[in-house]
Amino acid sequence: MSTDGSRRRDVTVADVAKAAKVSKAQAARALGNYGAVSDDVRERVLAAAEELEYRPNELARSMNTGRSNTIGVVVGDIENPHFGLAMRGITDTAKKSGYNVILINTDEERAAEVDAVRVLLDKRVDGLIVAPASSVETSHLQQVQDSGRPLVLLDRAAQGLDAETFAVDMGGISYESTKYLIESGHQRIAFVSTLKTDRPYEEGMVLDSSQISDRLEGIRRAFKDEGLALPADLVRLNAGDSESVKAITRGLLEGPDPATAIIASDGLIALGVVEAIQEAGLAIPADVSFLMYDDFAWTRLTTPPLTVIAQPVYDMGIAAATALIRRIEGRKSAAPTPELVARLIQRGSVGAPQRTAVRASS
Amino acid sequence: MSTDGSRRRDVTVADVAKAAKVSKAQAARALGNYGAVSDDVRERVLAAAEELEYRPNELARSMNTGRSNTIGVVVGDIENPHFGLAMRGITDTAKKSGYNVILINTDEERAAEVDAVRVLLDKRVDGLIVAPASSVETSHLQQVQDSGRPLVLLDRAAQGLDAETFAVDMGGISYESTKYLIESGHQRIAFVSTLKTDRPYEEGMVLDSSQISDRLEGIRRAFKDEGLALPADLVRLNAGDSESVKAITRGLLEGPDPATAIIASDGLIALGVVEAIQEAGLAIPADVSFLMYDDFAWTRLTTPPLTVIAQPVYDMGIAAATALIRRIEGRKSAAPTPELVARLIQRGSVGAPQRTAVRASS
DNA sequence: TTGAAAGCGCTAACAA
DNA sequence: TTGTTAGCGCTTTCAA
Repeated sequence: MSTDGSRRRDVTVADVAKAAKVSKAQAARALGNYGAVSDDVRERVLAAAEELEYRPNELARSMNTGRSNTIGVVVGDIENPHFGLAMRGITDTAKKSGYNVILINTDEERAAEVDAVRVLLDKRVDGLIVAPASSVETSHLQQVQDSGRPLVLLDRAAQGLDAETFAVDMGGISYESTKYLIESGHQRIAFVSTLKTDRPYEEGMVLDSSQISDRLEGIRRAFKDEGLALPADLVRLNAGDSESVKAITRGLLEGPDPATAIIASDGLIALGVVEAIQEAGLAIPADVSFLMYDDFAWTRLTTPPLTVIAQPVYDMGIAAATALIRRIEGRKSAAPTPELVARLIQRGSVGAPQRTAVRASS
Repeated sequence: MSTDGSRRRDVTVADVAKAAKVSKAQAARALGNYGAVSDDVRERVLAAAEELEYRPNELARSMNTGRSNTIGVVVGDIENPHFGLAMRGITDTAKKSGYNVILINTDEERAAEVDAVRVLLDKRVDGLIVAPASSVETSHLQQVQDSGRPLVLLDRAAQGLDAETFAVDMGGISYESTKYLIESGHQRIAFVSTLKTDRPYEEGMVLDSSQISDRLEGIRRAFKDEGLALPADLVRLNAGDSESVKAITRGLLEGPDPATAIIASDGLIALGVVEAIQEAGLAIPADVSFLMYDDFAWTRLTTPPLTVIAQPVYDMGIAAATALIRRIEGRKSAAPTPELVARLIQRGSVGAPQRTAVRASS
């Protein structure tokens, strides 16, 4: 009934207590649903609360319980549907257990991530889920662990941290899919990723991302099985916006010994690569084969539909949130962590190369 | 240096004050950067804080400042790249002004939205951005206004609320694009949307979503300009998952007087519609024309590339967050709100219908 | 510029 | 089952 526009002082337990003619403590107990309260008191308090439109101040509550019922999530790019889906898994799970989610986007910048983690800790979140921008520089994550607050990793691993990590086995699926490409007759297989490095890729280079390291390792193993070496000249990192991806793709397709197959490291890369291929007037898979990570719905719409590596991203989100909440609440692992396996889905974008690949001399 | 794994008691201003040999108040002032503090004291306090690895408790801070530096965002589906992009705009803007974002997903359920809003209010967020699931039932949003906390609407309007709304003029762009379809020779134009209703669409029906109402109104106007009526039998609401969209699409394409053009209300719908068209062995635009809302990158990859209605979603996010923060900080409108206009991008999915549309008799 | 002390709105001993 | 009384960690009077 009190629709007086102005920002009136919030009504507190004290107000409710007075209205219900009970002590503050009793009112708080009835309102907070704890302790012992007689039916009579409970009723009066609840009625008064309703009447006064009382709303608990969760900040105050958190202050003395030490629990905020909030978890922090730090990802590189929420605009990327990959994380969008994972986020959905996280929020769905969190909501079920009564948790809220504070989301921070880092743009894959480590500095932003360090900041994000600090802010969330200061806000006293009950736990953190982070998709680390770097798998190597992890001191800020170490600090989270030191603070005693539960931490769980999503999508990527981090060195020297014994945090639970929810990601698929990239090495395995990468090996499998490269094998498939090789068996289809390819040897000039390119790999394009956004991973930022200070210099072009070369054999044996230490990478900042466990994901990419593992994938390259898988590719390398597949080649090795055939007695071949990974074509390092076709590994292209530092792909940024759409234009740079397209430029890289054009570069891959030109020259005396072009790539006959391209693996796109994520959906954004894929968009640029496919567009560049189309713009170059080349056909998939007749002129060049294509394989990408993440099974987005649109990959079935192109002509031909694209062969993809499906990752259970939504499930990863669920698993990460479930594990985190379990740790927060101090429960033991109930169900064993579900397997998070990636699958190669063969559609139409991989075929035999037109001309047999020439063994590169260098 | 204190890397003792266990969750040690947090260090507080009191601890820092003691270490720096000053009063709690002075320590707090130095740490919180307010009030008057001598250089000497500031130095000692900061040094002590560093030494003890002091971190402020933002909850406590928020408690007595009444500001949490947090804004709440309520959307229907974060998995949808439409909202993913808007979210990006919001978080980017929030971060610049020192705000964090609590995200709640409602799955487009009003009950969940009511809940979400309440939770955020209880958590004492400084302001709210919501994309209302319903443009009609808005009492919970009215309550936000009553509470005095700033509220801004995203993507959709809400009746009887004088909250600033950041959305494109759907009526205009819908009119324009329908006009384009009609001029291309279409009269059997279908419209497919997820909007949930309790019965099939019929002329004059009151819809829960301002977006959809406005779009249908635009379509209706375009038809009226030609002295024609909107083909109400081709307006299909309640499209849910991919399968239901495909079933609806098949229905649209069958029968004696099938649709010759289909407008997909969002990206998810579009995926199902296009897939169903392809599965039916029909060609776009030879057999059926296609138009969709949102210019996702993948729409350029299909054959033919799809004609779309581009919405400045990222900018909408920025504008909403900017306006909200302005209101929170009580500043006057600095720059006038930028225009948020949608554009029709003609690509290859609209053409002339094969056979002239027969005027439907019923 | 400083410090003592009083809150913010709640929960949590402790007695009664 | 109730009420009283301390806090939680910070900000904010108010005097000094």
